[in-house]
Amino acid sequence: MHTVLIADDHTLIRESLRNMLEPLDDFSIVADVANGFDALVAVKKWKPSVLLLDVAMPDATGIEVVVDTQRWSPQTKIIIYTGVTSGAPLQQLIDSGIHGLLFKDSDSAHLIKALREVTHNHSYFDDKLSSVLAEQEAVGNLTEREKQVLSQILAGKTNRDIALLLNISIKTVDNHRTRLMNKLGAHSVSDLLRIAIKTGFIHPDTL
Amino acid sequence: MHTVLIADDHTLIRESLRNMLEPLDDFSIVADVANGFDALVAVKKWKPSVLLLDVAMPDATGIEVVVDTQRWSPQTKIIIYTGVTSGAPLQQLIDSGIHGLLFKDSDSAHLIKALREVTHNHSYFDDKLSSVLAEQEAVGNLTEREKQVLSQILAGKTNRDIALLLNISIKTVDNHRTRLMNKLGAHSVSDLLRIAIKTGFIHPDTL
DNA sequence: GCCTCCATAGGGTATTCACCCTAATTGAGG
DNA sequence: CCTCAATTAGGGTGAATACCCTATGGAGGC
Repeated sequence: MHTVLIADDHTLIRESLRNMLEPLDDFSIVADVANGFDALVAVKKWKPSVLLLDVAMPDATGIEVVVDTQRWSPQTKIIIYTGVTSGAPLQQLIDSGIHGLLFKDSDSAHLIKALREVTHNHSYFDDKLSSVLAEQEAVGNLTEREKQVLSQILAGKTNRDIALLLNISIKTVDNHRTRLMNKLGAHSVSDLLRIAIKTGFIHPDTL
Repeated sequence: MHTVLIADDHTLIRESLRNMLEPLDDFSIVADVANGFDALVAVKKWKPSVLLLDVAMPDATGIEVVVDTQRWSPQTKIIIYTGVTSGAPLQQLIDSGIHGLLFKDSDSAHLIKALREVTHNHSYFDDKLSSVLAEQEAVGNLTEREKQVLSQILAGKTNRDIALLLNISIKTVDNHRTRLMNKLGAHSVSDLLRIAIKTGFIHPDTL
């Protein structure tokens, strides 16, 4: 029998996670908490087999909870459960040595599979993660100039606009544009925007 | 002396709202709550001059809290405080007769101005609201076919792709494209994406 | 010194897009 | 029956973009 601690600041999600896991014979939920501070208290108290952790929570960030959990309860397997698909913060979490990662749009089957994998000392990472991190890396490989041009393309500027803004020739902008689209594997402005949002290059709210 | 009730599920935001308002001589915070249910209980108990309300909360949606507040405490002025800029839900809130609306990226000066305006029986709506609602209306005026074409453009398809998909000629797609861009006042795919996200036509996470 | 990467700029061509126009068909509503 | 909006399709033009290529100057690494 494995023990599970749920940490998510959304009551609705905590409840649906409970509903998913309670029918299972091999897992038992010891507690659910709504913020990072309570999560750490509960980890120290229960030392659960698995910590199901939302990254975005009040009082303590995901990475802080992960580090302290590893210190106080090293046997606890940590599964990150996130709605954010921005690459930058994800890379940090993965480097910190978590055991699994799920995106919030995955179904209960994937969640249960993740739980069983980590309790058997395997890791479980969402299939989408590799593509997110690949795109994250690709954006990181853009040169400064290419990033500047990308920003302007996303802002709806034409090559001529960008050339005037940066005081370079239209053909130079065209070259930067071609190279950055190759690097990102994009074939349209829509592709660029999708990648830019997924990787956290730009934030949807600032559009 | 006016009384203020704060309702927001994020502890951090509640605290920062408190910090903003406590130095003011003409306002006093009677309570802050973290969900819609507690908000209604507090409204009935305190009958505050102003309700500062986040739309996205557990247990009761913003519109429910607004309607019940108007029933149980009609003298209470309601200021909506939202991070969501999607037009559809906003229109419903405005129609329900709230007194003010702020987006979460506005600063404390605007918040204080909104409080003073509504307590003097004026209304206060964020400047961005009009553009959001205008774009919302524009998207609503698109025909079904135009919406289909818009979706495909946003997905990165070319006119040729869309023509094949919908079994119509490229010129027809071109016509739909031209008309929808006119209706939305867009001049680039980036403009389309920005409007589509702002109006809730597509959700950033599904990109 | 040599080599690589970056930014710069241009040639050339094919495709795509933006924006103007007309026009036939269809279906819903007055 | 007539009208209007929507959908369909096309003509035509100019701009913008995608993708191929070469080439030069400078900065940094070895």
